[in-house]
Amino acid sequence: MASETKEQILDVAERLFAEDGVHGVSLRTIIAEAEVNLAAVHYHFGSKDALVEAVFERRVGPINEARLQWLDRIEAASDGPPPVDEVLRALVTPAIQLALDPKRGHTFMKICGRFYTESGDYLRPIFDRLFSEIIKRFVAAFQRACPELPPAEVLWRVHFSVGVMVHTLLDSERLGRISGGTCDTSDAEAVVERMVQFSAAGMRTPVLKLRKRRRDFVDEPVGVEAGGGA
Amino acid sequence: MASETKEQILDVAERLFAEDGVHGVSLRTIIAEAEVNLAAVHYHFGSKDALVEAVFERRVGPINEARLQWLDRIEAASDGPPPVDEVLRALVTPAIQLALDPKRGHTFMKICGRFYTESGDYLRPIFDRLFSEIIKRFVAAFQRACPELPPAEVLWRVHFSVGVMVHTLLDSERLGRISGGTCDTSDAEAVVERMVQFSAAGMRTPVLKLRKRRRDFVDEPVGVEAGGGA
DNA sequence: GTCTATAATGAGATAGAC
DNA sequence: GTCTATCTCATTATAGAC
Repeated sequence: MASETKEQILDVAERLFAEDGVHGVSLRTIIAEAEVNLAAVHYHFGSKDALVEAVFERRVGPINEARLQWLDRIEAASDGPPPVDEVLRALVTPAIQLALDPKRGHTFMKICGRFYTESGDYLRPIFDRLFSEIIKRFVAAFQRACPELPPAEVLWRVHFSVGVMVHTLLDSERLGRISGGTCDTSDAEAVVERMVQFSAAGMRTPVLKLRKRRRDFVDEPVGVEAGGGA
Repeated sequence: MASETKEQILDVAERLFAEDGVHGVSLRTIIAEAEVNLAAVHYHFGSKDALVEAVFERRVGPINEARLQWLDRIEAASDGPPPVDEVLRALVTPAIQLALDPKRGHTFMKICGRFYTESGDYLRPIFDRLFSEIIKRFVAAFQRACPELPPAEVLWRVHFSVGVMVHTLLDSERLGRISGGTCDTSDAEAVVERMVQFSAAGMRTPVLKLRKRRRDFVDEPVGVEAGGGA
């Protein structure tokens, strides 16, 4: 089904998109590294947009399927509401899991993060198609896992947890750099556990009343003129 | 110091970069909306890259200054190590604060998030210049605020907290959409408090031993072939 | 400082031979 | 399915008049 060159294009495109973003990579850069012809891209995919979609869908499709299966397993295994850390694992692990494969390295991590952060523009319809089911299912699961929280609060915290995940997918190599190597970003399972413990603690924390409006908050808003110019 | 057209260019460029990313916006789109001449961009900034840098620096400079001042205040106010939630507020609030200004709306939020997530490529040197001081100071503050944690663990959790912040900056409007309006993303102070409470709980949670390697983790890695094709 | 005009390049897409 | 050659268009950047 999948021709040699088609896979080659997908592999190279994925890697380059991960590095520089979708807009930052031209088809010509891709074909040069993939050592295929420019026309082959249009033959196999039709357009650059369709290639982008194919690149994302190749990864996100299986990952989201695995997430749903994992969630099914959790919900089948427990009578009452599932533990929040288990729901988090179902969400996070399939995405991190691929990184265990040393051949693929961190590439797919970054492409997932890119996909998420760049989906504001023309990628949004694709995103909605690929993720609407996931969002619905997991939001419901988190609502059940956190019955003591108001629904809107759960949404906020899921949002934060997704932020933890996306940022880790997208930008862990910066952490490796900053830490001078003391943070091991290559052990995906350990990464998952750290993320899950962090986010689970956030999900479980009781809702605190907002403090009265702080003086220092509105005191002196940051202005354009405050800093050094260009 | 700042001419009319120069400011106009910066304002429009910021808004468009926030929407579609740096690579997704051309100078022509900018000058069309800003109603200025193309040559004006090169006259005032020299190149598109320099414009990008100017756009980011105009916001990030003052924000990072405010962060450092806030951190100074906290550290001066407490004898021992500063409370971790206070350090988080110092990090998060100046970035969210600008969004209180109804005129600027959420634009600057997104530009900050864009800057962070897109800094993998040619923006990295700019990023390093603007953020190295911030990173150093805040990492040290968090280390002091969490003396019971190993230094590497603190770095991981700071990384996660930054993920919460960046994702909230970049993508809160998606939350508004998904929640059907029940999550109010316009009250910046409330947003900050939610973020701080979530991240502070994550920062404070004790380090758990990693569980023995889970069967379901390595059982069946997600493959390329598992999902539907393009 | 601002503008017109244009240079120089690179982009995505396509036609048509093989 | 693959390739060469080319089209068409948009891009950044610059030269030079005002």
